[in-house]
Amino acid sequence: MDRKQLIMDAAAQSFSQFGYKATTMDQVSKIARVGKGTIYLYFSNKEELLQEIMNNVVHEMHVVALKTIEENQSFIDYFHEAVQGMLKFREQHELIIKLSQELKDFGTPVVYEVLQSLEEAICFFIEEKIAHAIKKKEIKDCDPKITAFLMFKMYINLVNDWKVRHQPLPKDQVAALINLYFIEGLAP
Amino acid sequence: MDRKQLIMDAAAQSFSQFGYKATTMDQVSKIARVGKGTIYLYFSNKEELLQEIMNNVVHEMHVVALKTIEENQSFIDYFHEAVQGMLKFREQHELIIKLSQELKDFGTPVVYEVLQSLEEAICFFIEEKIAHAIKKKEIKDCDPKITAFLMFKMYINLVNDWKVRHQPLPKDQVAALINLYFIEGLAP
DNA sequence: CTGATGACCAAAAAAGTATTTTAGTCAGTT
DNA sequence: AACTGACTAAAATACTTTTTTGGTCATCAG
Repeated sequence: MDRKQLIMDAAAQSFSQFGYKATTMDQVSKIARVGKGTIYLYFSNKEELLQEIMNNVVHEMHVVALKTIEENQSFIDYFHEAVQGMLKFREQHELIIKLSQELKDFGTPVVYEVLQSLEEAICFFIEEKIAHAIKKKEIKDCDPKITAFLMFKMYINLVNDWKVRHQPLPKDQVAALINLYFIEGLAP
Repeated sequence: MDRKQLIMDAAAQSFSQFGYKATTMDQVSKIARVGKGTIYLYFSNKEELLQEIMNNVVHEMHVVALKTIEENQSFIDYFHEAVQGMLKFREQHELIIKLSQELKDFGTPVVYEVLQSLEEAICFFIEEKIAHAIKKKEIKDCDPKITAFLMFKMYINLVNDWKVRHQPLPKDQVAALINLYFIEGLAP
């Protein structure tokens, strides 16, 4: 049995349920049925434990996104599907929801860093796809980094920020809106 | 001398310099050279004092934006100029910067409410202009409320959020980007 | 009489202190 | 050699005391 993975699973479960700062190393060791010292054989500290879990999350997202690519030739179709996939993934991942909540409530610096680098990883992935789409002339020439950043942010705006003051938007409408504003543009 | 305005000016100065919660009513009365009780002849409490100041801010923004409209016929030109104006205005207004900082640092509920309603006021104004542009067929048919919301958010994303991890974007580039993504679209 | 005031007060915030919890270590066990 | 959990310093939390502050109102100046 891979003890490192065992510990990561236990920690991920506790982080998801209670958040980062409310999870103690004792609790993780209890859940993993492992001595507390054992954790420190694989992770140098609590922060690194969370970071490695998040690396896994990024990796899984990458896999989901890549699978979507294979099924769609054009960038626009792909983009549509990929973000739907990411939204679904995000919903499933209680961990990310919990961490976002904790960042808002307590501003835990470690959580800030970790979510920031998740965002960066997602943006970087989108960036590559955009650069590719530009080369293939599927979309206009534009700065891939800024474009990726704005696409990501627009999703967050529609999915998270809009519902602060309005009815949440259904997923397919979100995708339709992104397409309208980003791809087609408002020029008549 | 208008005592109400005197108090509002004093309060605005202190809020800008120290933020909402670090400003005491004693301090406001000192700056306004007025007895503390006098403040309560015009404002029922500290929160209302801030709210009325913010109402002024919204009103001034409105004036700036309306002046821009007169000078530009088409929505697209207008939009360009109007947001440039708003960015400039926002920069000048130390108050808004300070309040945003305070919201991030302490999450003061009053400040949250006040900034939220500033955002709403701006969005509502943009919404009217968009509805008008749609009627005139200057832009495609779209939901004016969502469109206004996204335009506003995109500006915030470009001006505030981008610089968290990258070089700040110059104002004219921000305007050019909004135009590229929002009006023209990425479709080739 | 009226608009203005600042001493006053309850309530909240801050500072200070005691107590508990916890991240990380390491001597000892298996 | 891999693992453990009692141990500790440091941090978080709970509790107490002190200070500050939003808001009131009896009094005052004009």
